Amino acid sequence: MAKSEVKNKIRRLRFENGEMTQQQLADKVGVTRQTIIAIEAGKYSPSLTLAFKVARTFGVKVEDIFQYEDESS
Amino acid sequence: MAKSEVKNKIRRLRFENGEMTQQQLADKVGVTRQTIIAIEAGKYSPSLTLAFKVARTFGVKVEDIFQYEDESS
DNA sequence: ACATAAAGTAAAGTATACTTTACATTATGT
DNA sequence: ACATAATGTAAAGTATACTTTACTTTATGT
Repeated sequence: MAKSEVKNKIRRLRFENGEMTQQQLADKVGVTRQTIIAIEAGKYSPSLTLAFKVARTFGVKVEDIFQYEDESS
Repeated sequence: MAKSEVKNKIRRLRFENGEMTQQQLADKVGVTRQTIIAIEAGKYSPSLTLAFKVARTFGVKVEDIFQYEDESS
């Protein structure tokens, strides 16, 4: 299980969906603001559960937010 | 971040895709057999990275394998 | 019945996601 | 210029995903 190979569009979606703030998104998905910051910045990739919650919040599919970037193969 | 709210269809897909064994799947996605067993059994949900790798292996989308079951809302 | 492959259980250790606290920087409005 | 909201950084702690090892049980074939 290698490092963070997952990119995301959270920042973009936050603004396309009514100027949602990091804190508001954090509250909606049940994590802290720090977690949102870290994931937005790509410091680590979220758990699948959190990925689902974020996707649901924006009304899109997981693949529409998170892109898996292959490095090995 | 609550307990495991994510169900999966790995077992079914393993057999629909040429009788793949747990060990073979583990090798393909780069984890141990124990991890496959635990996830198949729903003991915990995978990381997003692993979810992507499993989906890619079976040629389907993340949502086709893993279903998020809401409990709170 | 026997051998072997596949699947399961368990427990201790490591890696990483996530929290908590605290402070610094960058916007935005008046 | 000032106040305040929003974002960022950092570091130590907790929770959970994942590994490693070892042993047990269930399937499959001959």
